[in-house]
Amino acid sequence: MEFNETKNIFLQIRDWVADQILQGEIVAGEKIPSVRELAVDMEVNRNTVMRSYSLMEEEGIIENKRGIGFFVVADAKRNLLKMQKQIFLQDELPSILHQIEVLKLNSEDLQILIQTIQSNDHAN
Amino acid sequence: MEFNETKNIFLQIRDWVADQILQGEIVAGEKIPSVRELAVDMEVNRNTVMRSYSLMEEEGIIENKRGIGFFVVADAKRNLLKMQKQIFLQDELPSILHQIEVLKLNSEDLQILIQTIQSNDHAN
DNA sequence: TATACTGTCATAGTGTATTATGACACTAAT
DNA sequence: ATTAGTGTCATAATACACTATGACAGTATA
Repeated sequence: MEFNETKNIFLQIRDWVADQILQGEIVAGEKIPSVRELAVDMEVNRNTVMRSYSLMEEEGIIENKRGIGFFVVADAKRNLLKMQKQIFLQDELPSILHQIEVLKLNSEDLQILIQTIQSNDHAN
Repeated sequence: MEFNETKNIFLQIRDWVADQILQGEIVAGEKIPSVRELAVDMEVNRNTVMRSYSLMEEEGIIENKRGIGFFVVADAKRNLLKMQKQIFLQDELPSILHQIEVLKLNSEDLQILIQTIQSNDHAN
């Protein structure tokens, strides 16, 4: 996997798994890749994946079954949506707004952004 | 100063100075705070500020006068605008779009964002 | 029972951001 | 000439993310 240099790897792995859940590619109750398997896939150390999974376990989106592996919690998707939404609106959005103001980005520059938002208006 | 835990301090200091220039609070030709002074102000080590300034010197937005200090380059603002715009549109926007899609954020959730963009349409 | 999976823990090593200090050369002002 | 302010370089220490391995207990399956 291609990792961003500015963000910790174990956080990016968490984000990747969270994305899989939000996009419905991993369903509630389903088993996620084993620590060792994902480590090989992502060319990363076991301990790093372990750290991501431990974090997600604390967040209550996956749970462990001894000797078997990690599984997606029942309402993981709903909880994730709520968590991520709040993080985005409270922590990330202010910085985005600030940049748009300072760089004087207009509707033309951000055409795609506006389109993306509007396409969510008509999607239930 | 309050630093974000997820981003390197020397990069946040660079961003802060760049912001001052973009907002016109530091003008071309003007002297910026000395390495030692800013270090005390921000409660950070000299070397960390030095690293930020070295980076900005490489980026061509400030220049050094021996024994005196660092000064804002003539067309620093124009260059910064171009640089930051490109970074935002190419590196940050894709991730923002992805989150909006996954979290299904609509015009209501992002009301402030749309207003901010539109207020830039009428500003020359 | 043996084998091959699971997660987990412990230990050690590497790289890098940050801090803490000291020393030096250059410039401006008294 | 002295003093105080600039940047700059070198060194050492700390903290932490990541890697590399080995070992162990629980589980499933042949």
